Amino acid sequence: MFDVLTTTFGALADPTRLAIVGRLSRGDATMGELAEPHRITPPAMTKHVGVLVDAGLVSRRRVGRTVVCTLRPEALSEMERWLDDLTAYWNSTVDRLEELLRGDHDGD
Amino acid sequence: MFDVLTTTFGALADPTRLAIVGRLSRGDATMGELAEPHRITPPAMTKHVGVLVDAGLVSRRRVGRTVVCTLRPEALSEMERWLDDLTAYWNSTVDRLEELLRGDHDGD
DNA sequence: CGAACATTTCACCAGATGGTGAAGTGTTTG
DNA sequence: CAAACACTTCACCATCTGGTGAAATGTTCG
Repeated sequence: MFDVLTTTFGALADPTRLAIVGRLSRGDATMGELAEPHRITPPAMTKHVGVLVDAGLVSRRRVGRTVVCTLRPEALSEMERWLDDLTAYWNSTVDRLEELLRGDHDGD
Repeated sequence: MFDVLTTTFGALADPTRLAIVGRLSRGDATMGELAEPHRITPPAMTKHVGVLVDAGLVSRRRVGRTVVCTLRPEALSEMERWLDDLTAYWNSTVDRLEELLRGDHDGD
């Protein structure tokens, strides 16, 4: 039921991958460029980007002998919708509570 | 640097915990009430809620012989800010691209 | 073609995570 | 006080995860 959502959250639950997404939001980058700011070996970077690709957050394409990564922020829409639903419910509850307090408050 | 963010994402990267948060957004609940819809033992539920508490998403308090959990959606604000920043950058990039295409397109 | 380069695949390891049953803690209640 | 209840803590296990070095793959270039 929450499958796609947990995959997205899982993909973002790592500082290296969060940094990758941040970097890609400023423009495409090759594996090498993505790895450069992190003390990490090529295989580790391949794995991290693989997780992001599996989550639908990033796409990869070969360009010459490099591999260029692109952000696909559409994959975040499910997450945004979930957040909106959650906070919507929350806000309506807060409103209801305030109403209640106006009508019947007995200090703290 | 992304410490709080990765903790939040990590806490939400599990279907059981996502369901707990969903349930709590509709109102407080005891451990037993939270466990009821999931085929899960009490110790497992204690662990899951512990993860959410550590991430600041939930607070726990003893009430009689039960433990009542409350959602603390303020803990999601960092995440919302990150999402907004990301999509803001993305949207501005899309705008710039569209401008570029208007001025200098050479088909595909 | 062969060397250099960019990345991936493979085999492996240490530690985190999600789960369990059994025993312990704190709280009503007969 | 003892039994029942609602959880938590503990010890443990299987699996997942992030990391590595070594070897393989695909691509450009002399």
